[in-house]
Amino acid sequence: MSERQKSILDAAVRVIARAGVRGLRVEQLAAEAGISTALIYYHFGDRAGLLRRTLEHINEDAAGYTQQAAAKATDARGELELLLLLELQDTESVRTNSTAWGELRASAVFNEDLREPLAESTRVWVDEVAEVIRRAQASGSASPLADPLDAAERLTCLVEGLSERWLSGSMTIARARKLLRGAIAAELAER
Amino acid sequence: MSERQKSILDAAVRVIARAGVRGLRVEQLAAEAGISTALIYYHFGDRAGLLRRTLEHINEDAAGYTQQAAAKATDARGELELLLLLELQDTESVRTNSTAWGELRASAVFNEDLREPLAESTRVWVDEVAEVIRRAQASGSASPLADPLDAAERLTCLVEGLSERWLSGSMTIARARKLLRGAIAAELAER
DNA sequence: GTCTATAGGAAGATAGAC
DNA sequence: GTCTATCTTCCTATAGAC
Repeated sequence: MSERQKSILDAAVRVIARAGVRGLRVEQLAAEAGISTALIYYHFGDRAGLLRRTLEHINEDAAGYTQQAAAKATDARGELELLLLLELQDTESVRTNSTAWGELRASAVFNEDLREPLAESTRVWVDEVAEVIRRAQASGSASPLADPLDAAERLTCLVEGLSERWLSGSMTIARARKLLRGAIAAELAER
Repeated sequence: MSERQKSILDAAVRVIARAGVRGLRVEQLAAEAGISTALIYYHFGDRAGLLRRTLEHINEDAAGYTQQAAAKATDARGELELLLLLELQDTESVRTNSTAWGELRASAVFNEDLREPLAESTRVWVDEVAEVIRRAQASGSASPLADPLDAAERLTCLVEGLSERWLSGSMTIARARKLLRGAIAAELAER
């Protein structure tokens, strides 16, 4: 992939975060990237092709940033909190990525093409979280009775739900973070 | 509201469930409702007004159907399960409503106009669930230590997250239901 | 209240020069 | 590879008759 293509995809993520997949206009993207619309068609064929490639691009970004969380944590349980709370921060980059991710998921409901790559990225994320939960169990900071995969799937789903409520203005970011911390405690507690 | 308006709004929910908010074409809606596009503008002013009214319409439907759940349950805890699992069923009407609800939430991220009514409907739903949790606590079928509002907000968020994964093809409905049952148990358990 | 017909404009996509 | 210019299609919205 050329540098030009990368810069177009970066611009596409910004435009999607600002206006949604629904609001992405090829002309607007061209302006954001500082090029002509014709060049976008030259590189990506049509609007659908552009979207597909943009979504792959978002996934690659996301994979990069979960690894940063792992590096900062001191124990497995702390790593779990960091990993999940990472998605609920009011910074430009998190907002941009979460918005784009939410748009991707919402679009997949109506667009067959997006479903498989989305399911795959979801699976990767869930597995990562499950693995951290297993480590927390092994180190004694989490109940060994919980099923790691079930817990991981519930927690990541909850993160998506909280994120959507936050981005759609139904909940503050502080409240979303508080609720998520509570859920992590509940999932890992003895019962 | 006239019968005609109701029938247009019903048709709008169906079209949104099939094609999304972005995919809703006034002409397509007119065909679905068996009328002309002009009549839609006559009744709702413009496309945005139509969307706003459709959102309200979906909320009214949803309110109606939570009351059915209340009627069937034998105790507060059972009522909670019915109330939440109601949203995760593979029937046409649930699918239609959930899809439309997800679309409206996703659209609200970019559309100021939809935010306030959406937040209000969310609040109503969360309060209802919180109230059922309080009753479950009072009857001894749920731990009195859990904060009902926190639990209600987490559970309803989880329902939205699970529903989106299901509708976007990242999870089966059976798995979504299983995970939700587990979450209810976790939220209500002593810890 | 409801229709037919259409204005008017936005957005996707392409032709052809450089 | 990249641009300018433009074609075409599609869609919202309205005018005006009934």
